[in-house]
Amino acid sequence: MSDPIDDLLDAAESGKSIIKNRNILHFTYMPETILHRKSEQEQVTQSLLPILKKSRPSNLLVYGKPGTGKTLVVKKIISKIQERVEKSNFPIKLIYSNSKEQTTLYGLLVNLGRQLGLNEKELPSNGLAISAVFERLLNKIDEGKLNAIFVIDEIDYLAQLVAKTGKDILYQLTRANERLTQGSLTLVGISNDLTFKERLDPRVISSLGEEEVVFTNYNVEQIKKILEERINESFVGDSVEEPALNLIAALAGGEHGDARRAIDLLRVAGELAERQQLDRVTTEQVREASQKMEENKEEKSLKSFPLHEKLVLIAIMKANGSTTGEIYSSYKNLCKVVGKDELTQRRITQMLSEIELSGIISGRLIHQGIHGRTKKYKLTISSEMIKKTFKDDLTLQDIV
DNA sequence: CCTCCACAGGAACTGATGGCGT
DNA sequence: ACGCCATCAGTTCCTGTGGAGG
Repeated sequence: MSDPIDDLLDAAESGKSIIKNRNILHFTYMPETILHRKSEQEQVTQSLLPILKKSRPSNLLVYGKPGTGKTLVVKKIISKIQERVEKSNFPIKLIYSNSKEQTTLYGLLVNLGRQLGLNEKELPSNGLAISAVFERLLNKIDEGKLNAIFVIDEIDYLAQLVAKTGKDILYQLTRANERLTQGSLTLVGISNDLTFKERLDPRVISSLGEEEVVFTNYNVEQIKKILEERINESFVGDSVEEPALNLIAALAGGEHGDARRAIDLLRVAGELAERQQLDRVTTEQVREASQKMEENKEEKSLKSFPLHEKLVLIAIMKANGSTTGEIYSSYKNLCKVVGKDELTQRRITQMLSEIELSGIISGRLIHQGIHGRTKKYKLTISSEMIKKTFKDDLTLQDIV
């Protein structure tokens, strides 16, 4: 009797492969020839040029929609410059952080600090005052005579956090050099939102926006070109059909030219074709890939919800297209069944808006005259998906 | 034309957690 | 030991509102 796992492994090993080089099918892989960002690259390089002359460059702001390669270009150029100045006495340190991945201002600062080489002991991950954390960062830079370049991705999120807490960390970051005697700090902000600058403190704008580079969107033609180059490099000749290529470009490039999504789609479609032992990728696999990626995303976010949000989701599922009030009483019942204390309606309204943000449900405000104002929610995913995902959750399996 | 429903959603607060400086 | 700062999940209290039905 053969082991099914072994069978799979055998098949994968002996089966024909239409993908030559998988690395090229990742967005993060950007070979010289494949990058279509000549003028943007030049602009970024020029802004950072002073480093080669051992002086601090101006702060830089980079704009562009998702999947335009902003982050990649910035990182690539900085590390190139880093190589050049390695041996000189002006070593630079690249610090990258994505504000979106950090929920709090504190978290972001700690993240930056960790990359500067501050350990848990020198910089605990909670308990400190913001100003104390900031102080430690600057000290580290000064003591180490570091020339740090902070690359802050999705800096609009940081701006939001700053606005919420009333701290002017952005201002302090842009002016940090006035407090540094031996090191220096350069700020490179990356933002998806071209209008975000208008919401900033004018003092921050003047120092942060010293230089600006805008990454334009890719159009469908350019996306196709990028895909073609990747296909040439990574697939066995002629294994992606023309219509399939067009479909990928249309699916991913349609709205605002997201090259990342296009390349992901190409990779997943290629892998699917290979798994099905096909020698060509057709539109069929592209559609499948697109659907699979969608489902993966849904399942992942469903699993990551805390218990009460899951209960709320089940409540919505039980009565699809219902008002907040109905959802709430349905939720209260579920709480009784699983033996958990119920939360207030206010909290549930808030959860509903949070879930709505994640795209799992959609809500519509309706006014029913004398019957008041409410919001009707419905699932944007299939209820099977929810049942499937929650089935292995011990507390929930009885009620789904 | 006014009333009044059934919530939306803002603001301020609480209590727990964890670590600082004094 | 004690007050202070930041964060998180949740609560309390609140003001606001489009339009059916009188």
